[in-house]
Amino acid sequence: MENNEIEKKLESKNVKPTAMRTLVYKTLAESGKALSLADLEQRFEKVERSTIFRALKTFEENFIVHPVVDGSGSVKYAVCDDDCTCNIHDLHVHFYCTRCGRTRCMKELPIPNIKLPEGYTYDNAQFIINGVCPRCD
Amino acid sequence: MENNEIEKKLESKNVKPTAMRTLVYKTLAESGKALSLADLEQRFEKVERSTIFRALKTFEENFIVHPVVDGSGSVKYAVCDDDCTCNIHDLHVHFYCTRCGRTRCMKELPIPNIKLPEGYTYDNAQFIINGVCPRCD
DNA sequence: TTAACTTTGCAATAGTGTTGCACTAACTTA
DNA sequence: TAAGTTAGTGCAACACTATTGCAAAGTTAA
Ligand SMILES: [Mn+2]
Ligand SMILES: [Mn+2]
Ligand SMILES: [Zn+2]
Ligand SMILES: [Zn+2]
Repeated sequence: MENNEIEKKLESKNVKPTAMRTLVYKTLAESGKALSLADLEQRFEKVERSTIFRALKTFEENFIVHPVVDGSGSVKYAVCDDDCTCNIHDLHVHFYCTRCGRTRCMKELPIPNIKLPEGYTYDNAQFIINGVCPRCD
Repeated sequence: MENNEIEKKLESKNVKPTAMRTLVYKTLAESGKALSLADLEQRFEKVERSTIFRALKTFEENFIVHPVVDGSGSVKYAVCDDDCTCNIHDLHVHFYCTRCGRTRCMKELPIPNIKLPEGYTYDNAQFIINGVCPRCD
């Protein structure tokens, strides 16, 4: 993914595309999976953890990435689709491979509709499937 | 729940019912919701964190409790049904209230069946719904 | 060029989860 | 029962994740 493409993308979400942010976004997008703060940190030794952390938070607030809580012990982040607003209709299943630890967006699998008991309302959900991915099989 | 009931229960799962374990189990069962290590720790000042931790691990290994990763930052634990073996058929949805932080088993809502793409196999899942509970509404 | 604002780096801190080790309680068996 | 063995507990230390205050550096606008 081209840098100026990324810059346009970030700007379209009202986030100023600094060098660090562009780098973080690019890494996430190209990895094709969800990455944790630690994952990102070790992909570029140079950059400060807190800088990456704040980039991720900014992205999250602006629907540029979404967090995935896969039970691995650290929250991971994956890039959102262009039109995502991280509401209940944009949510999808995530797959966590217990062998390799990779976490993947299953965008083809939207989170099924759930009818909750009276009195409950919801606006978000996480559906994580744990198993073995084709790579590790 | 009576202590000797709990003791029988633990024994039936091949766990020796020590005083600490009985206390931890009782607390979980009576709370009616999922509790974290920290939650338990503060309910009885006296008992060591590591003791509770190890009780929970023992319970988990023996299908006495199941972990719930609700995104709150700490793993919570809830008591299993008698016949639970924590396999895919015993799994159910959990509800996390973003107001009060309570996490509840929705045993009436089994995790829906998901058809994964070719090559993926799974044996576990977590389905967490985030919203507002009747109490907080 | 100065002033105002934003981003980054660094260091410190809180919180969760986990383990080694020594002590004690419980159980086993001669 | 007494000695030997195993299991459980408490304490302290530690690893790792997440988060923040603050000062330095960079950016923008007047
Ligand atoms: Mn995703
Ligand atoms: Mn449950
Ligand atoms: Zn894998
Ligand atoms: Zn609530």
